[in-house]
Amino acid sequence: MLDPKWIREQIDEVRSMLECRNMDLDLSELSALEVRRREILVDVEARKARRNEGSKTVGAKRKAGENCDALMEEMRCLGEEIKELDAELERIERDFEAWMLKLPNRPLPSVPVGKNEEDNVVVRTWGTPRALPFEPKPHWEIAEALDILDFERGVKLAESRFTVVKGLGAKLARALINFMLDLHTNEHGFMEINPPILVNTATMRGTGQLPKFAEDQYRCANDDLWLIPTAEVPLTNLHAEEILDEAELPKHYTAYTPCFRREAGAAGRDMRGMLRQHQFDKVELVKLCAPQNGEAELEHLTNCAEKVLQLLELPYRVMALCTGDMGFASAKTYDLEVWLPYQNCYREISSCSICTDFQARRMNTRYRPEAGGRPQYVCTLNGSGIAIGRALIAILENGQNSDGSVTIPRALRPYMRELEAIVPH
RNA sequence: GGUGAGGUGGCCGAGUCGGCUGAAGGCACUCGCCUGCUAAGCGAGUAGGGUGGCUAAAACCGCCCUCCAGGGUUCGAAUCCCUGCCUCACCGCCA
Repeated sequence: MLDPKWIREQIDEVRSMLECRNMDLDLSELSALEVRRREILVDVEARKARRNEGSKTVGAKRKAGENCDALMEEMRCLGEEIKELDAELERIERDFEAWMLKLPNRPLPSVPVGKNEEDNVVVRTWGTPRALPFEPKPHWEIAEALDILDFERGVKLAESRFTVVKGLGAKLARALINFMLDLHTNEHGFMEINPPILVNTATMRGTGQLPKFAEDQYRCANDDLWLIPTAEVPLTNLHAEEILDEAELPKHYTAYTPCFRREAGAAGRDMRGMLRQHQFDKVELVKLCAPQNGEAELEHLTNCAEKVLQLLELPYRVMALCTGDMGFASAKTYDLEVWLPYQNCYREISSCSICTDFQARRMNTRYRPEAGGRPQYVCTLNGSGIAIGRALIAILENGQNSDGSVTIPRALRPYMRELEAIVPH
C-alpha cells in the first residue's frame, strides 16, 4: 500500500509512477474519495464531540435530580445523524481502501525505466557455460532416461503441470533443500522457519497477493484459507500487527516450503518439463529491516541467493528488472537467471526484491526507532534462495554427460552419500 | 465436532446497580534525586491510530476512535444483548 499522504499531495507523481509500470488508471475517483472522506470525518467528529459533551451533562443533571428529557431527545436526534454519516463514511473508506490495495509499489530511483523484459539490464554475469562436445538434451529427456522424473503419472494423480519426482531425483531435491537451508542458516545468519502453507485472507493481503491476484491462487473455499504461492507470504507476515524494537532489526528468515500457483496467465507456456509447475519446492529468504538499510540489505540478500548458484557451479547472470517488468509489491528487483544449455539461454531461477514500506503498511508491521519518536513502518525484502525444481533442472542440463549420466555438484555430495553422478541403468 | 470457562495497556491484574475509567494496583522500562559501589528508597514519566489548528517541518494544543472483532440496546457501554474469532479445560475423533 502506498502512503495516502503521497496520493493526496503528489497525485501527479502517482500518475507517472503508474505509467512507468504500464498501468493506465484514472485516479480522479481516488482523489475525490480522499477529499470527501475528510469532509465527512471532520463533520461527524464534531457531532460526536457534541454528543459526548451532552451525555456527560445528562449524567451530571440526573445525579443532581434535574430533569433533562429535552437534552436527551436532542442527543437522540444527534445520534441518528451520526449513524447516517458514519455509514456514509464507511462506504467511502471501503472504496478508498479498495483503490489503495490495487495500486502497485513505487519503484526506487535506481530502477531502470522500461516497458518489458527487453529493457531489463544485465548487472553481472558469473561463470562460463560448459562447452559440451555433443548436442545438449533437455532436462525432461535426461530425467526420463535416468528414471527420476515421471511426468505422466504426475498428470494422472493431479492434472497437467504436476510431476512426480522419484528415486535419486527425489533424493537430489532433498539434498538441495538441506544444502540451501544449511548455507543460509549457518553461513548467512538466517533463522529457519517452518511456517503454515495454508494462510488466511489477511495474510495474503499483507504481502500483496490479494485482492488483485486471486486468480493466481489456490484457495480452500470452505475455510477462508489459501495455499501459499511462496513462503514469502507467511515469513513476511510473521510480524503483522506488531511493533518491533529497532534493536531487533534486521530480521532474517528462511524457509523451505512447497509453493502453489495456478499459473492462470501462462496457458501454453513452458508446458514441457518441470520449469513451470502448479506445485514446486522453494527455499525462500525474507528480511525485515529499517528503511535506511533497505537497499544495502537487497544487495546482501541477492548475494546470498547467488552464493547458492556459485556453490552449485551453475553459470548465471543478475538482471535488474525495469519498471515495466517488476512485480506488484516490489520497489526494485534483481532476477537471477541460470544458464540452461538446451534452451541455450538464461532462465529465471530466483527473484530478489525490496518492497520498502509497501507490505508493511498492509500488514501493519512497524518498529520503534531507537532515537525515539513514533513507530515507523519496516522495510521488507524477499528472494528465492532458491527454487528447488529449477535448480534440479539446471543441474541436469548443465551436468549432463555424453553417456547420459549427470554429474552431481560437489557441494551436494555430502547430502548424497558422496555420490558423484547419477547414471542410467 | 460437543460442553464449560475466559479474552482489559509491554506483562500481571481490578473494574461495583451502565456515566467522572484510555482505564485502579503491581511488575517491567526510561529520566532525575539519593547512595563509597550495588540493592533499597524518593520524584516524574511510559499505548496506538485518525483528524483539525499552529509550523518550513517538528514540538505543541484541541477533537474523534481503539478494553479480541463485527453488529445491537441507550442521551451515554470495557461494563447489558447477539454473532464470529481465538485461548484454556474436559469429552469425542485422529497423523
